[in-house]
Amino acid sequence: MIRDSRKAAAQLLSWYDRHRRDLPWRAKPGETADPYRVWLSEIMLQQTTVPAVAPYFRSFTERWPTVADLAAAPLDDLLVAWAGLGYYARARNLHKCARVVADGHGGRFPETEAELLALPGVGAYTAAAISAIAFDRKATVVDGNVERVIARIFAVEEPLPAAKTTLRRLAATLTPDGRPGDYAQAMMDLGATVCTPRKPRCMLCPWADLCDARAAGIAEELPRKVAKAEKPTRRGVAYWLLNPDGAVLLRRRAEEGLLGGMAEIPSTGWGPQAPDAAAVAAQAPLPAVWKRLPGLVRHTFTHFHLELEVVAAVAGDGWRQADGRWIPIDRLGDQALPTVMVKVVRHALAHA
DNA sequence: TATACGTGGCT
DNA sequence: TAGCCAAGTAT
Repeated sequence: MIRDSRKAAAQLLSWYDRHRRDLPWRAKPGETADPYRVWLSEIMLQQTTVPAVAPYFRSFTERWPTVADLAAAPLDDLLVAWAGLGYYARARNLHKCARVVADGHGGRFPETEAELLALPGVGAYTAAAISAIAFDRKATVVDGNVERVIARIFAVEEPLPAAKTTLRRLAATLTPDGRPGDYAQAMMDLGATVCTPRKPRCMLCPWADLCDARAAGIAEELPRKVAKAEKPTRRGVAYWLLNPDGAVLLRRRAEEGLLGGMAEIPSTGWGPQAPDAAAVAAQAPLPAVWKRLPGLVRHTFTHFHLELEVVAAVAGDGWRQADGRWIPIDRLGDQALPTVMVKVVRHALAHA
C-alpha cells in the first residue's frame, strides 16, 4: 500500500542512483541528454530488447550523428541499416520524422508531449519518454515495464489490455515533480532488472515493503493478460533465380504493410495451402525449369507462422525481362533483406 | 477495441 | 519444442 508517493519516488530514485546501468544511449551523470539520441534509441527500443538494439544504435549514430544527417539520407540507406531489427514501419517513420524535425522544426525536437505526439512513429509512450529523458520535463512514462510494476505494487487483477487505463492513472499518482528523466528510466530499469515478468527479484526491490502483490503472494502472476489468438500457418514458394552472370533476382516489396519497402526473394503469395505446380509456374518471375530444393524455410512473424519451399532455376536468354534487380551473390549483404529473406538466401546457398 | 506489424532470446 | 516476451504505433 502506497501511503506516501513522494517517499516512494525518493526510494526508487535512490535505488536508481545506486544501480544505474551504462547504456549506449544514456547520458552519464552530469551530462546533458541529446534529444536525437534519446529519440533514436526510444524508436529502436519499441518492442525490442536492449542487446538487439545496441549494435544498431551504434552504427546509426556513427553514420548519422545528427537528425539533419538522417533526414538527408535516402530512405533505402535507412532500410538497409535497419534490416534485421524488425518492425520496418519504424524505419520508414524514422525517416519521415527526421525530415519533419529537420525541415519543420529547424532541426530541434519539440519538448512537449503534445508536440512530440504529432511526430511520425511517436506514440504516447515515446512522447512521454523523450519529454522526460531528453528535456527533463515531468511526464508519466508507461511502457510494458511500468505496467508490470504498477500492476504489482497496486495488485491490479484486471487483465491487460483492458487494465491499461487504470494502470496509467495509478502510475501518474506516483510520478514526482523532480528528476523526471531519472524517474522514468528508474521505473523502466526496475521492471527490466528486478520486477521481471518471471521470477521477480523481490528481495532486491526498493518497493518490496509497499508492494501489494508481494504481500498477497501473487507478484509473479501479475499483470494478468487475456489469452492470445493462435497463430495460423501460411505457406508459399520462393524463387531462387540466377542469371548467366550468377546474380540473383531480388524485388522491392510494396511500400506499406508487412516488410514494407524491404528487399525480397520473389515468391508466390502466402496462403493457407502451399501452391500447386500450376500456381508455382504461373507466378514465377520468368518461365524456367524450376528445381525444388530439399527442406523448408520456417519463420514466425508476430501474427502467423510461415513455411516457404524454395525452387531454383538459371534464367535463359530472356533474363533481362524479369521484374526486379539482379544482385551479385557477394553483394546480398548490402541489401535491405529482412531476416526471413536472409533465411531463404542461406537455404538456397546451402542446397542449390 | 482489435488487428497488423519482426525478431531473437529464454524457458 | 513451442510459447512467451521486449523501452509500442498506426489504423
